[in-house]
Amino acid sequence: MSEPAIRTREHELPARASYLAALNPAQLEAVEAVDGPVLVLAGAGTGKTRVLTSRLAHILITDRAFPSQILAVTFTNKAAREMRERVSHLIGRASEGVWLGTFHALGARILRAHAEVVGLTPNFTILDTDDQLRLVKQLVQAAEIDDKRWPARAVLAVIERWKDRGLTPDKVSAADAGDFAAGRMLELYRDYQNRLKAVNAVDFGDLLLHCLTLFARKPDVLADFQRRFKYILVDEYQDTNVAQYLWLRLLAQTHKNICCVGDDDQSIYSWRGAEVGNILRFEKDFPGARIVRLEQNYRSTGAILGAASGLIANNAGRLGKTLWTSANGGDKVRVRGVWDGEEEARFVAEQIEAYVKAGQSRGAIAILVRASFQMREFEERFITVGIPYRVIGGLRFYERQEIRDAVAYFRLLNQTDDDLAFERIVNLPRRGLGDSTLQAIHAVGRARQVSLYEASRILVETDELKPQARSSLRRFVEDVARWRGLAETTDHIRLAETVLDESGYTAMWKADRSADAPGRLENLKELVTALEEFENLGGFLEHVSLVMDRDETSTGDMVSLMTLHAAKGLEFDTVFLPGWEEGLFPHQRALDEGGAASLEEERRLAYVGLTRAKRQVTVSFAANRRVYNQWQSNIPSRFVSELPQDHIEMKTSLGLSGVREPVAEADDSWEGAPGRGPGWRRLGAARRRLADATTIDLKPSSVTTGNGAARGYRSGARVFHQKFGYGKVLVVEGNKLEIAFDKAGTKKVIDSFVTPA
DNA sequence: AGGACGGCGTTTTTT
DNA sequence: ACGCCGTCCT
Repeated sequence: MSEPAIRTREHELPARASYLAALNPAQLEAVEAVDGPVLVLAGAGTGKTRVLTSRLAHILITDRAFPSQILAVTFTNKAAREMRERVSHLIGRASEGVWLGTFHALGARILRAHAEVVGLTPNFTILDTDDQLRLVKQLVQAAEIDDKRWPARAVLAVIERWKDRGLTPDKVSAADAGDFAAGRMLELYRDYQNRLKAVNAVDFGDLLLHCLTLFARKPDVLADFQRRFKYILVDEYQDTNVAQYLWLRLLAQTHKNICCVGDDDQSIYSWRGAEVGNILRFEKDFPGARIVRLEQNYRSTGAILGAASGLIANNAGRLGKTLWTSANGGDKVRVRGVWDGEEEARFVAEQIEAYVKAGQSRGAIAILVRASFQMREFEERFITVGIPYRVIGGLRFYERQEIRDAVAYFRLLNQTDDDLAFERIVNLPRRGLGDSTLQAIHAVGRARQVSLYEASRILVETDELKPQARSSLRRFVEDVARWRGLAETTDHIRLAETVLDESGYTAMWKADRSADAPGRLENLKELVTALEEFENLGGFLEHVSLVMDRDETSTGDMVSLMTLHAAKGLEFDTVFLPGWEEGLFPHQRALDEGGAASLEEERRLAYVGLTRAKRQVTVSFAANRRVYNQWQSNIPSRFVSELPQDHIEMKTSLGLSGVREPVAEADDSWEGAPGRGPGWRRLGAARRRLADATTIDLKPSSVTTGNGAARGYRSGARVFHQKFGYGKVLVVEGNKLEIAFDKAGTKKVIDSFVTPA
C-alpha cells in the first residue's frame, strides 16, 4: 500500500482480510491500487465485477473516502443493482450514499440540481424514443424536407450520434453535417434542441451532454464535483461513448483516482456510439496510468477458451490478453452443419432434451442468436415439444404501449408543458378530438407561444371549434385541471388510479377483446403498485424512464433464448450458437456498411458468445434458410473456419460448400437422434426437403415433456396460450393439441401450455 | 373518425 | 411473408 498511514477500524479487519484473500494476484493489484488512474483489462470471466466491488468496498473499509465521495458508474441498471448488492455484502451494511448508478441516472441527478443553467427547470421530462421520433417527424415536415428520403429514424440517429460524440449544435462542423437531410441536418438538430427546451424535456443523450454544458458554463459547479469525487470507478469502459468519456475525464481531474474496467475484445456497441478508442487511449489521457490485466479465466473450460482465443486472434488492433484457465480440457466445441433452420431448431431441441435427461438444469442452457428473427424457429420448436423457455430482452416494461400511455397522463399532471405527453393522450381513449381539433390547438399554441394544454384552455373559451369537439376538449381540460387539484389533497397512488379510471383509459382496455388486453390491464395494475415505493409522481417518473427495466424474474427452470448482445455479462453451462452462416453472422449489413471494422465487431460478438459458456458450446450453421420467405443458400460463417481445429469437433455432411470436412454418414452425424429421418445428403433439392418436413413427426420421447397428463380438452374448446393468445382446439392427439389461434394461426401445442378460456 | 389498402423495410439496443 | 405506417376513402 502506498500510504502507510491508513487506519482501519479494528472490528473490520477480519472482513478486510477475507475479501482480499479471495483475490488472485492481478485482482489484488487492481483492488489495492486505489490511488492514481488505473485501467483494468479484464478478459471474459476473469472476475471484473469482483474486482470492482472489492475495490469499492476496500476504499470504504480503509476509510479513504466517505460513501458520498465515490462515483461508481455502470451502463445498465442491472449492473448497478448487482454492484450495490455485492458491495453491501462485502462491507456488511447497505452501501448508501455512494453515487452508484448508470451514466444516465447519475447525469440526471447532477442535471436536476442545476437544471436552470441549461435552460430547464428541475422537473424536466425525460423523453422516450417514441416521443423523440414524433418530435423529429414534426420538425422534418415543418422544414419541408422530404420525409420519405430522410425518415425521422435516420435523422434522429444522426442527432444521437452527434450527442454521443459530445457535440452540441454549435460544435457540429459543416463537414459533419454533410448533405444529410438535404444539407439541413444541423438546422434540424437546432430545432430539435429548441423544441426540447420549450417543452422542458431532455432525451437520454442530453443527460450527459447538458452536464458537459453545465460543467463548461459553471466552473465552480464542476470544481465542486471534482473535489467531491475522490474515487471514480467505471464498469464496461469499452462501451463508453465520447460524451461519457469527456464527462468522466472532467470529473476525475482533481483527484485522478479513476479506475476503468473493460475488455476491448467485448466491445460490441460501436453502432450506438461506443468508442473502443477510449480504452486504447486511456494511458495517454491519464499519464502514469497503471494497467492491470486480468487473464485468469474462472468460467470456461480450456477447450472453450482455446476456441474463443483462436477466433479473436483474427482481429487486429487489440490491446492483447492471453486468457488461461486451470480447468484444462473439457468437451471440444461442437460444430454442426444442418440442412435448414427448421432442422437446426429441431437439433437444438433434441440436444436440450438429452442434456436435461442427463440431469442438467434447463436454466443452465442458453441459445444465443445474432438476430431476433432467428428466435421464432426455436420458440416454435420448443412450444411444440414442450421445452419451457424464456426470452431475455425484448420489450422493457416502460416500452409497453399501455405503460407509456399511462405515464403520459402522469407526465401531463406533473408538468402541463409536456406537449408530447399531451399529444399522446388527448385523444386516447377516443374523445372525438381528431386532426382538425389538434391543428386548431397547435395554431393557438404557436400564436400565443404557450403549451398545447394552455392553448386548449384558451381554445375552449372561443367558438372556433365545432360544438362536439369543443365540449369534448373542455371536458379533457377540466379533467386535467381537476386531477392536478386532486394531487394537492390525495396521495399519488389514489391519484393515478383516479386518472386511469376517470380518463376512460382502463375502460378502453377492458372493452378490448384482443388477446393481449388482459395482460395490459395487468401491467397497468403493476404500474400502480410500483408507485407505492415513491413519495410522489416526479420521483416515480424518473424511476420509470431511467431505472425500471424489464421484468425478467419469471421463475421456473427454463432454457434462455436471447440475442448475443443481450448475453453479454451472462454465463451458462451450456450454450448453443446457431446461425453461423455468412450473411447472417457476420451479418451482411455489417459487411456492407462497416467494412473491416464491422467485421471485427461481429467477430467480437462471436467471441462474446463463445465465452458465455462454462462447459459446452455447440455452434451450428444451416445450408438453407428462409429469409423473408425466400429460400436462401448459405455457406458456413468464416468464423467457423477461424475456430482452431484442436478445440473443435465438427460433424456435417455433403453438400455444404466451403466445409472441408469429409462426408459423414447421415445417421451418425446426429448424436441423440439416431435413425431420425433420411440424412439430407440423400435428398436432392430444397423442394424435396420441404415435402419431407411435414412427414418427419415428433419423436415419442419428445411428446412426454411438460407435465402433461391428459387434460381432457375437446375439439372446439376455447383455450388461452401465453404467447399465441386465444384459440380454438381443432384436433386432440394425446396431450398434443392442434389449435386454431385467433391471431397466430394454427399450431400444434402441448396441452399444459394452454388454459381453458 | 376510423377502416381498408398499398408500399416499404426487415441487425444488434441501453438509458 | 409479414407487420407497420401513411394515405385514401367512406
